[in-house]
Amino acid sequence: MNKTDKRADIMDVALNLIAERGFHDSPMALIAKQAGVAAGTIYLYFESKDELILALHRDLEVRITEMIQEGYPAAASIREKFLYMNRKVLKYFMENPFHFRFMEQFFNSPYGLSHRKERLLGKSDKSKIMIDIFEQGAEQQILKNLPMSALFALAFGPLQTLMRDHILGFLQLDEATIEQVTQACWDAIKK
Amino acid sequence: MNKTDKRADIMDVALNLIAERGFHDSPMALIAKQAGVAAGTIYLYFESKDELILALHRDLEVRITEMIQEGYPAAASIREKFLYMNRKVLKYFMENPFHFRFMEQFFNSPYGLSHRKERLLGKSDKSKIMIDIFEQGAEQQILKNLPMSALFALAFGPLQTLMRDHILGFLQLDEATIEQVTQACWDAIKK
Amino acid sequence: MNKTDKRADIMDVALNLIAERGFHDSPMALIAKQAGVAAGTIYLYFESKDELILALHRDLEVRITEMIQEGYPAAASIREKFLYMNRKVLKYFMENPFHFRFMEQFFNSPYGLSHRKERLLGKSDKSKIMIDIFEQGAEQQILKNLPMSALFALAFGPLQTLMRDHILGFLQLDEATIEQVTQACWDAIKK
Amino acid sequence: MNKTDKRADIMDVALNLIAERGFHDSPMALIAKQAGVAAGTIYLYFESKDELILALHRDLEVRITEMIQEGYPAAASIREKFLYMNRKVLKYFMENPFHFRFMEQFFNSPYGLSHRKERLLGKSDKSKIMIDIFEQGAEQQILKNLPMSALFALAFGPLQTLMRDHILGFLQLDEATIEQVTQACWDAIKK
DNA sequence: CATGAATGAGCGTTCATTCAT
DNA sequence: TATGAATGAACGCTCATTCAT
Repeated sequence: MNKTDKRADIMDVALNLIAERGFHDSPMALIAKQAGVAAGTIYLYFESKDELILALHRDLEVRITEMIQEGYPAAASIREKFLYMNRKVLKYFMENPFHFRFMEQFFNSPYGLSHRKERLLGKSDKSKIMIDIFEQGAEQQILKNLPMSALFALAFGPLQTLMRDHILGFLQLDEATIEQVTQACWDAIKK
Repeated sequence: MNKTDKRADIMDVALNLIAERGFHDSPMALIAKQAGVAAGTIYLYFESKDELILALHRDLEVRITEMIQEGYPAAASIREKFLYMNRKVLKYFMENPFHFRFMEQFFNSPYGLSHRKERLLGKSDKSKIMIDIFEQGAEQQILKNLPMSALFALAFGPLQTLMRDHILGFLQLDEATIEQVTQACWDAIKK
Repeated sequence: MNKTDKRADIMDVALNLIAERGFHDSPMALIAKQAGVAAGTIYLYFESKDELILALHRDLEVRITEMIQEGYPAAASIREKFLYMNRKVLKYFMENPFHFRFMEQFFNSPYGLSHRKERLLGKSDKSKIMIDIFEQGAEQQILKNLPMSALFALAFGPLQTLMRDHILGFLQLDEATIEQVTQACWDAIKK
Repeated sequence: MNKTDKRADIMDVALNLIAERGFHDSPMALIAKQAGVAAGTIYLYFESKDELILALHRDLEVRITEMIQEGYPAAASIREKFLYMNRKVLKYFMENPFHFRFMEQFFNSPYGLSHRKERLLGKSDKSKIMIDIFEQGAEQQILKNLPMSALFALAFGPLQTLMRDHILGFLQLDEATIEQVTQACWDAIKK
C-alpha cells in the first residue's frame, strides 16, 4: 500500500462518516479505525481535522466540476446547456448522496462560510460554466434581468431542497420528475 | 427582573450564538455568561441543551407561522396568495437573519431530521398555508403537475439560497430584486 | 402545620429516600419536593445535609433503643433475655425495612465511621442492654470467653446479613426460621 | 512501564481510594492524579467509572476465590472444611483490609444489588465451596435444617461485623480470638 | 512512515447551599 | 418562618492532537 492509498482511504472514510453523522460526530479516532490506520497516521497526511475537511471539499469540488464539464454541449443553445447541467448535477448527487450530504454539512459550517468569502473575488472553476450560461443568457436577453446570484439561486436552490428530501426519504425522484423540475428551473430564470 | 425575562434572555443569547457559531461551538457556559446568569441557571428553564434548542425552534416556528398568517389574503387568487407569502417570508428573514441562520442549523442537524420525520404524517400548522395554495392550485389546474414536495422545492429552495447569500453579504437584496425573484418562483411552479 | 410537623415530614421523606436510593442519590431538592416544602426550608431545621442525616440516625437510634427496652424481661435468664432481644430486633427491622436500610447506609459511610469512633468511650444507651446481657453472661460463665465486640458480632452479624437478604428479596423470613436463627445465634455465643 | 502497569496502577489507586472514601468521594480526576496519569487515560483501560468499579470487583472476586481454593482440604470432614475456609477468609481480609472495605462498599450499592440478583440463578464459582459444605452438611444431617442463605448468614455475618470492627480499630483480632470465633460460627450452624 | 498510548482542556450537567423577597 | 430562583464548583466523560517507539 503506497502513500496515496492510505490518504485516499482516510478521505473516503471521512467523507462517508461526515456525510452520515456530521463533523462533530466523526472523531478522528473513528475515522482512523474505519480507515484501518492509527490515529496519528492521519496527521501525516493532514495537518489537522480542519485541513482534512477542507481537502475533502476541494477534492469533491474538482470531481463535480469535471463531471459537469464532461459531455458539456458547448455549442448548444443556452437552454440546452442549462438543462444539461441541471440534469447532470441532479443525477450525480442522486448517485452520490454522501457527496451531497458532505457538501451540505460543509456549507453549513464555519468552513463553508470562510470558503465562500475567499472565493468571492477570484471566481472558482466550478462557477465558470455557470457564468458561461448566465452571462451569455444576459447578453442574448434570454434570461431575466437579475443579479447572477439570484439566477443561481433560482436555478439551483430547488435542486438542493429536492436532493435533501430525496436523500432523507421524503420523496422518490424518478426520471420524469427530474425532467419536469429541471424544466421548471428553466422557466424560473428565462425571460 | 422576572422569570420570563431570564428565560427570554437565555433564549435570545442562545439563538444568536447558535446562529453565528453553530450548536457545537455554543457551549452552555458561554450562553450563560452572555445571558448574565450562572451555568446552572439555564437548567432551571430548560432540561438540557437539546431542550433549549428544541424550544428555540418551536418558538421561531410559532412566530413565523403567525407572521405568515397575518394579513394573508385568503380571498385572493392563488397567484396573489403565493406572491404574498413568498415576499413576506423573504422580508421576515432579511429582517431577522439570525432566525434564518438558526433554522438552517436546526434542519441541518439530527434535531431537524427527526423533526421533519415526525411532521410527515400530521402536517404542521406552518404547512397549512402551503397546502392551501398548492392543493388549490392543483385542483384549479393552475400549477404544474408535480409532487407537492417538488413544488415546495421550486417555491422555497431559491429563497433559501438567496437568503444565505444575502446574510453572508454576497448579495444585496433590494425591493425590486425581491419582487422579481418572487415572480420567478411563481413562473417555476405555474403551468 | 407547626414547626414540628414540617421537621417531621422532612425527616420522614429523607429517611425513605435515603433508604431506597442512598445518600448521594437523594438530593435536597427532591427531599424538599416530596416533603412538600421549599428547598431552603430544610435549612431552617437542619444546618446541612450532613446534619439532617445525623439527626435521622439519632432519631432512629432512640426509637430502636426504646423498642428494645419495651417489655424487656429484666428478671429472666440471660438466655431468655438474649432470645427476646434478638427476636425483637429482627421483627422490628422486618416491619421497618427502611430503617434497616438507612442504618446500613449510615454505617457504611463516613458518618457511620466517625459516629462509632465517638461512641467508643462513652458507651451509648443502645448498648446498655447488650452490656447487661454480655457482662452478666461473662460473670455467670454462661457465655464464651470472648471480647464483647466478638460476642456482639456473633449475636448480631447474622441478623444483619439475614435482614439484607430478606429485604432484597433473596429470602423469605418466616416465624419458624426467625426462631431457629435466633436460637442458632445463642448457640454461637453460649459456652 | 507497560500497558499492564498503568492499568494495574489505576486499579490499585481506585481500590484504595474507594475503600477509604467510598465511590462518590473518589472522583476520576483524583484517581488519575494519584495513579500518575491524566484523567482521560483511565478511559483507555475502562469504559466508564462503573466499568472500573465492576472490574475491581471481578478482580477481587477472582483473587478471593483462588485464595480459598488454595489448600482447601477437600477430603476432610465438613467441620474441618468449614473451619478452614472461615479462618482463611478472616485472615485474608485482615491482611487486606482495603479489599474488605471495597467489597462492603460494593455490596452496599446499586452495583452489588444487581450483581447479587444476577448470581441468584447461575451460582458463582465463589459460592461453589460454600454450597459444597452446606449441601454436604445437609445431606449428612450435620447442619441445622435451615435455608442455605440462613446458614450463610450464621457462618459469615459474624465475620463481616468482626472485620469491620477490626479495621476501624475497635477490636484487635489475634490468632486465639480468630480461632474461637471461627469455632463459634460452627456452633451456630451445626445441629 | 506508522503507531497508538497518553494527554488535558473543555464539554453538558448536577446539586448543596444561599439570600432577596 | 418560608420560599424557590440562583449560584458555581465539581463531576464523569470526550476527543483533537502529540510523541516516544
